[in-house]
Amino acid sequence: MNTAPSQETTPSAGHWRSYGPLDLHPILMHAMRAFNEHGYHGTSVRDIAGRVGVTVPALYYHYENKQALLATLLETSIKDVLDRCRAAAREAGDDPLARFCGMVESIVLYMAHRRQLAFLDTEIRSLEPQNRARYVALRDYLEHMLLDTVEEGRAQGVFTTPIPADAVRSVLVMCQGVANWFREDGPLTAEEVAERHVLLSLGTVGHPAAVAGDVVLPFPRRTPPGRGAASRGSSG
Amino acid sequence: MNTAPSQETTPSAGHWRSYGPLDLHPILMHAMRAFNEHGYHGTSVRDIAGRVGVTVPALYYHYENKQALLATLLETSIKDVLDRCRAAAREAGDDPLARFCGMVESIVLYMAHRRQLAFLDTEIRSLEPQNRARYVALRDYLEHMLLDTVEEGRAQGVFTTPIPADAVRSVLVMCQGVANWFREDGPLTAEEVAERHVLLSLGTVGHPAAVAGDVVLPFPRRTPPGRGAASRGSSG
DNA sequence: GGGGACTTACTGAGCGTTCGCTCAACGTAG
DNA sequence: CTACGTTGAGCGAACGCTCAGTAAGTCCCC
Repeated sequence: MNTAPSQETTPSAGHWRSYGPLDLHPILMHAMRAFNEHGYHGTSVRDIAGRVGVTVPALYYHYENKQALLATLLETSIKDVLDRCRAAAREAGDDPLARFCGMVESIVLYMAHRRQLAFLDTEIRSLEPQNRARYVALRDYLEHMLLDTVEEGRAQGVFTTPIPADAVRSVLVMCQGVANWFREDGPLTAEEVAERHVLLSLGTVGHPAAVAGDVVLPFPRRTPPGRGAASRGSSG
Repeated sequence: MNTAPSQETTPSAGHWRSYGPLDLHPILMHAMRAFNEHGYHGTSVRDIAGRVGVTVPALYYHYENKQALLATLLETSIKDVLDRCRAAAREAGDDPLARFCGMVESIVLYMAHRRQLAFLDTEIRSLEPQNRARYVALRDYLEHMLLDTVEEGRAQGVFTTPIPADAVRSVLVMCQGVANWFREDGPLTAEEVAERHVLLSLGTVGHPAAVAGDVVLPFPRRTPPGRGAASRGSSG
């Protein structure tokens, strides 16, 4: 019944760091904004239609119902972050430290660059059971990917946390948290936030160099490490 | 118009670790549960009234409107966690490490023991501006308390993180996250979760002993540190 | 290349239901 | 007799969703 929703251009080999403008079907775009402002139940179908500039039935022509809008948005989002995280892990190769850093960086970059999509994570409660199950399965898969990496690093002695599962959950929670407070016009760029969260995450999983204060990120940086906001530009 | 909402028994000197059964006005109790299940906008006044076992006007006799229910719940919650955190900090004295550990422990204990109240934090968006402003101010105050402690610890060389503000935000996010996944009948007690999060938080702020793997918590523990679930009992 | 068949994208009107909230009236305890 | 706590009935508005209908485009057959 529905036309296929326009998909995020999937990041192929090595492009998990690059973000263009968000390309969503106008209906999804405005639904996302409305859900962000008022939540799923706080948003009326009429409101979304009004934002798009069409009538209510036009929405129902493209999407089965209000629930399908949320489900499509959330699934698009989790699949994108999962693809990017997998790409980052692949690029990092076998070294658990590099892989951990790459995965955390990719997740935080997503949370910052796709804040409005990532923020919808708070609306899983409003998903009908089967939609929620599919979403949660994908999120669990991401968690397992990261946990495998941390446990491998622990076996190699590069991470010292005695509670890797708790550490990974905490790391993911604090990455997801970025979507709650990050602002494009804030003092830090997405890339700076990602770099900082790599450092914080390393501390959480117990990587000695992170605590010694002289960690060297084992992957190329986009910008020099100067922590100020001097390098900010509205064009980038 | 309203009767005073029944307040949580405030934890006076040294009792910030003790939690009795949650004592709330029945209307608030059922509103809390409904908001947890369906969110603020997803919950109808009729649903709350039905759970309480009264009619709709009876609700409006006790509380001005639906918004007042949420605002009261959230304010009760943040004030309780703030009181307990302050008590923990006071009890810990001047040592930044002990104070940090106590504050994190108190916050996590709250998130676990008062999960349903703490979970409502996701509903701040549904607060009217002035209610939200009051809530956010209290939350910011908590963050500043923790940040002051971390910065003092940094000055003394006990915490090594170069980004204390980011570290504190991350710590609070991961503490708050406990309310999202903790279950009373899960594998860990609230006390065990708190202990683990103290350890994780120490890593996040860069406390060397936490990463070396031989941290000693500078405050008395309730239970032996055995990490298994052997000591669990459904009675408490 | 003209014309019927079909598809796409959309509209105005309105269905039945539920929403937050209110009012006048009532029993009961002190 | 009064104040408290509650009730049945119901207000106007908004809710998600659906219907029949239509303009415009695409397709293929002859």
